[in-house]
Amino acid sequence: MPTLSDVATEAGVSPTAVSRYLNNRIDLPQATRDRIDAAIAKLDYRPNLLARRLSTGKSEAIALVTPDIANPFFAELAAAVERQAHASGYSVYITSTQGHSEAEIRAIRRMADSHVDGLIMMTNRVDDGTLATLLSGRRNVVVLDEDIEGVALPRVFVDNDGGAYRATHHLIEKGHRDIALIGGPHRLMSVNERLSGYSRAMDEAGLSVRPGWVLLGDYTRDYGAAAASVLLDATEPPTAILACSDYIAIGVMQTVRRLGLSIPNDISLVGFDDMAFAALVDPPLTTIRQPVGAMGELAVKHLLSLLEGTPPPSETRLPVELVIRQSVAPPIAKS
Amino acid sequence: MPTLSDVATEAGVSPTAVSRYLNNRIDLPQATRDRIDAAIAKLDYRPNLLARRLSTGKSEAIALVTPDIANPFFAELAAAVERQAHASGYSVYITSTQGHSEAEIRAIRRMADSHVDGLIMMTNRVDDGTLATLLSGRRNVVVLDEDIEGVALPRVFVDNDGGAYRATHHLIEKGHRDIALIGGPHRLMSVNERLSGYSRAMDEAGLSVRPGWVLLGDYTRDYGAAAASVLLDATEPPTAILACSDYIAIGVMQTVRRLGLSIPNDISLVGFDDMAFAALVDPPLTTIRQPVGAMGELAVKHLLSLLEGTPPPSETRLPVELVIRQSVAPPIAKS
DNA sequence: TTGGCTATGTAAAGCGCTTTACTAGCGACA
DNA sequence: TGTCGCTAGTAAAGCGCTTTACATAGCCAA
Repeated sequence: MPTLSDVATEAGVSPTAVSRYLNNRIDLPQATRDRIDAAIAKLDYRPNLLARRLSTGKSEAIALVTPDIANPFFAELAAAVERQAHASGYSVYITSTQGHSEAEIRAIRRMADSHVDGLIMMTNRVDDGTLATLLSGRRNVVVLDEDIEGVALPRVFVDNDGGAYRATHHLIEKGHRDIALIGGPHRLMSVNERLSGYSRAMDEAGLSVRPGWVLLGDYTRDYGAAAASVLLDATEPPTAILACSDYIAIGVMQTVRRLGLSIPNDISLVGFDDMAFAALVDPPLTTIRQPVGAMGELAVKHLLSLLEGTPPPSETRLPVELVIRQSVAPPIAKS
Repeated sequence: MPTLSDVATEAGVSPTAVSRYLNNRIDLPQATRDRIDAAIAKLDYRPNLLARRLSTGKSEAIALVTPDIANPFFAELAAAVERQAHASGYSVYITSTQGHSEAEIRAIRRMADSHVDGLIMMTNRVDDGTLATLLSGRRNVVVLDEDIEGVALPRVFVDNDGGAYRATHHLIEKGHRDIALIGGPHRLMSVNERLSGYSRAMDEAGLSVRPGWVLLGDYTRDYGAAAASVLLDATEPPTAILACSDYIAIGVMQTVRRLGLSIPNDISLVGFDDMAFAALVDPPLTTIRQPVGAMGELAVKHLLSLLEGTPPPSETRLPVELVIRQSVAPPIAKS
């Protein structure tokens, strides 16, 4: 690999001149510029980014920490982040932690080790304080999608409360009064907020939230299936379920099918996320759409302005949208 | 950030000693070791990887170039690669190219610029020779999933031919004789091979492949929908369709529904890939499962042995599997 | 003729680490 | 007593780049 010095020798100037020329830090006469350009072309020189980074301390790259890249929601988010970052001339390194705390820590460490200029952090766990202490005080991190409590970093979230409110309201409008909620992990911000939106809608309609009808566990298909079993095996099952993620909704569908029931005739179902498959399942799922593209874009924009020293808003809430498909119908009249 | 020298000063030894100690290149008496360890702990020292890389030329990291991280197939592959690489102590940097040639080139350049030790390369395009020349001669690249022609690198593929053969055979067994194929881009390796498996199965059964029943375009839902329209609007439509990807199959389903027909009653359908949603659609899709986990693992293993100087097999074919669900039934008897 | 200014560069240090020599001191052995 | 070999290190160069501070030549004005 040719180095800067090789180019300098070839062009008959000093390495300094070449370096400064390449970084637009010097005005050279046309003749010299031509000689340098020719030398670069001849040797097929490309600067060693490692060396440049070591020297400047900047990397023109950001890291994206995601809990599970195989999850379409995070995968789409990652794609959006890449798009936006590239548009701004930054590279993105994606890391997938599988929700393991040590993997998250390792990723943060790597960033701190000046690999990258900044970090977009996503997690799907309730932090026990480890992440918070590791991240506190950093001026180059943006938190996306799910909160890390107790840390003063710019955050980009969606309107979880409003989404759940709208979903619940939609069910109520259709005539449902017996509405259950299946959510993700207890104490996770998105879960709390979706639960509160649900409760608010119920309250406003004068409906009571039955304790046994709020099931909190995991944002997974398996948990959705299990929770639906509990709900539907009861003597007085709900007529509608608000699933706090499309994964959960899929699990619910499985159970409903297993019990020989049908959606939306026997039970109505609303999801959350609008993952790509939501439109493809049977029946197509009515769900709350998260603006994945905008989330990714905004996270990058905020991170970059953070890096430039202009603090972005400390918290941004993106609106969600109710996408009506075919998993909701009026309840069967009670016998 | 504390440096190696800081640690050395603190411990009362030379930087050399600390460096060699940290890299197990020296035997020190317990007392010295303790002093160094204490200094490291006290200063919360962590080595600057950038500097180490610059110095050693090694990075303990590999890159994964994927066409589209938002595609569940590639996302799962990426997850598998990460898992295996981490198990071997390597970091993974994922880049998503969106099928753009320049993005692929940029990614390769970045790797070549000694960012990472090696590269797992995936593409979804037919290379025009650019990638081939860029990659030729490299001893640290493995090609995964789809071929890049004219370049002598270790390759990890699945048995595309066998998969299509088995899918077609399954349809024939069920009584179908009028079987169409909808495939991805013309000239792409996987497409060629799947087409050949299909043709072979048809031949062996004494069935003819009608030219108008082989539609090659894109591995997308839109193309699947469009191709299905062409097929089903004809006066003599096929009774079964082999879709060369699950995305295509989804498109076919859309069209079938739009025409007021039903799967598998009016038309049978087999997909390819077994993406996560294949089991969730209506009806659950019979498809060919690709061993995504094994593909990712093997690619990493081969890359690492390449890096160690032991050349892996030049080409590995992984077996695929027919997953029978509910999108295939015997054809309706012709009137 | 001198002084100063501009144009056109260059020398050298430094980023934080690794690695290849090399050495001081000590005990043992012939 | 000399020297061999071992222990416990160290000095210094180098990875490829950036950057600060300085240098030289030419030219013009006073």
